[in-house]
Amino acid sequence: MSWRKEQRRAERGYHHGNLKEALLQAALGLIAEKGPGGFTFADAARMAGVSPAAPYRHFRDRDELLSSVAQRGFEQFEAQLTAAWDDGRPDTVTAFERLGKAYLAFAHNEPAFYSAMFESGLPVDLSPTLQAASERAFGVIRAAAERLAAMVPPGMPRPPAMMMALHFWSMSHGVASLFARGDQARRKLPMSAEDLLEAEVLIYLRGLGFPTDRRPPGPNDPSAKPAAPPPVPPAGPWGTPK
Amino acid sequence: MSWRKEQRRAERGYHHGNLKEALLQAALGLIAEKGPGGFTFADAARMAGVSPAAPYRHFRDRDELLSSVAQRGFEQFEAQLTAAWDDGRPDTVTAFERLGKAYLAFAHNEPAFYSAMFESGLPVDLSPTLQAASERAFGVIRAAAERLAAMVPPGMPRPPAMMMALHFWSMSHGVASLFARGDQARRKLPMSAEDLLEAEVLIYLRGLGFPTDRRPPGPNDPSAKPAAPPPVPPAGPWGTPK
DNA sequence: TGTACATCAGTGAACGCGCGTTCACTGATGTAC
DNA sequence: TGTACATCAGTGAACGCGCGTTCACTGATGTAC
Repeated sequence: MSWRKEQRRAERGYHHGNLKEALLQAALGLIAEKGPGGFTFADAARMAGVSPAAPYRHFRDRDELLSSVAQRGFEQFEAQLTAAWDDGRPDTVTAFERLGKAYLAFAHNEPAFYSAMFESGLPVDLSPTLQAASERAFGVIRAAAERLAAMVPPGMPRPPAMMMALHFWSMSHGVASLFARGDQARRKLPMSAEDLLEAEVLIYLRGLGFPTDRRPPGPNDPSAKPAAPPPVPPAGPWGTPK
Repeated sequence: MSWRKEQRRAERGYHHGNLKEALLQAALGLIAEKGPGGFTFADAARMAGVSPAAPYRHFRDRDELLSSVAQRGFEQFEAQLTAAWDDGRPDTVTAFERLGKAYLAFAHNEPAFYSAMFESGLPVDLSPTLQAASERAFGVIRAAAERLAAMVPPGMPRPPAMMMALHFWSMSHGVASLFARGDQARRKLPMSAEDLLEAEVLIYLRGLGFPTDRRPPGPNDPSAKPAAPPPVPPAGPWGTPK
């Protein structure tokens, strides 16, 4: 018991050097094990090989640690969404689909981050930096929707990009939370979560007038002449476009 | 302090009479206050005005109580969805929209149930009765999708009803979890969650070939001749219909 | 280059607390005859 | 209708435990001169 601690101490010296980081990692591991409600400050300290009083040098309390985990989660989430979006290459719809897959992949590969971010009960506006991180992640989706909105075939009603972004977010979030999460609470599905979401998004896009039986052609969206004529008159359920 | 307990005891006698029920209610209240991770067995006993050992007569442990709450949640959820669906009256699309609103209303009005059901980390297949309750609730959505699938305009690809049900579920769940929940974790929105979901569902339905600029006419779906011709060729992203 | 000192980051012992769980118990209720 | 008894549902005291938090402390590091 104690010799183990002594040894660890001997290895690293009196000062840990990187305790804040180590505590974040420890918390992440504990959340993965027991859920966001089930990890304790003391536990995190123990996992980092440090006395129970040490964390107080870096975090006011358990909540601040939890919210730091969530914040880092949003940062990584944003990075992965940005990479997946890849500025809309090779074409907007393809990149959009990739964005959805990235959402699911995050929920699957990082269940601890995911639950800290979305299911820990933390109010998003707890801290301004947390909120900002969350908004930057959403910003990636928002920007993608912006591009997509600009491509809505002429003659079709053009819903606000913000609304399209929210629609996409809720679809991805719904599928991820119910069927793609990387923990016990995942529900069984007669198909892959990726396929489910892809079909959902494609039907939705078709509802906006995009031809989606196959992807729009070649590189970078030649402002896509739609293959089929607009199916419905231009007054959408969201009211008249401004 | 103690006189209070004495008094309560005097009122109800030695036997509580309805302790199991009282504990469920207490747990529900505590979950609403502190989240599913934050309620304790002892706390529930205290709120029910009973000694800390009493709950063991009715629940093996904390988890069994939590899962009972979730189960009851699914039962009430099912009842409310069933009522909202109202067997597809006055027409399928209208009833479908009402179903979505009921989903959001439940998340908003019953945040404690909602988080016990979806965010407590309980595996759905923890107990067979829990799983069955969850499946009965989903069954309402499934049946509605079944009806909707039968109405897909001729000439349009007909996705499996199961998939449509899952799509609807994930949309509703996404919007509910992010924007309609009745607790602190709800995100702010530039519009109502109801409107957001309604628009989302309508665009989706249009993607399936439904005319949705206004509702299909008349009582009980006269097998709706669509106003507009099928917008896209009949091969959906879900493969060929069987 | 050396020294004194301030600051930083961690220690470890201690505390009060509430939790989950157990135990022998007891009051109330139901039932057989 | 009364009585004896079994069963049920709750008591309350006790336990060991781990948590969050505090405190005076100390070893390591950085810096002014």
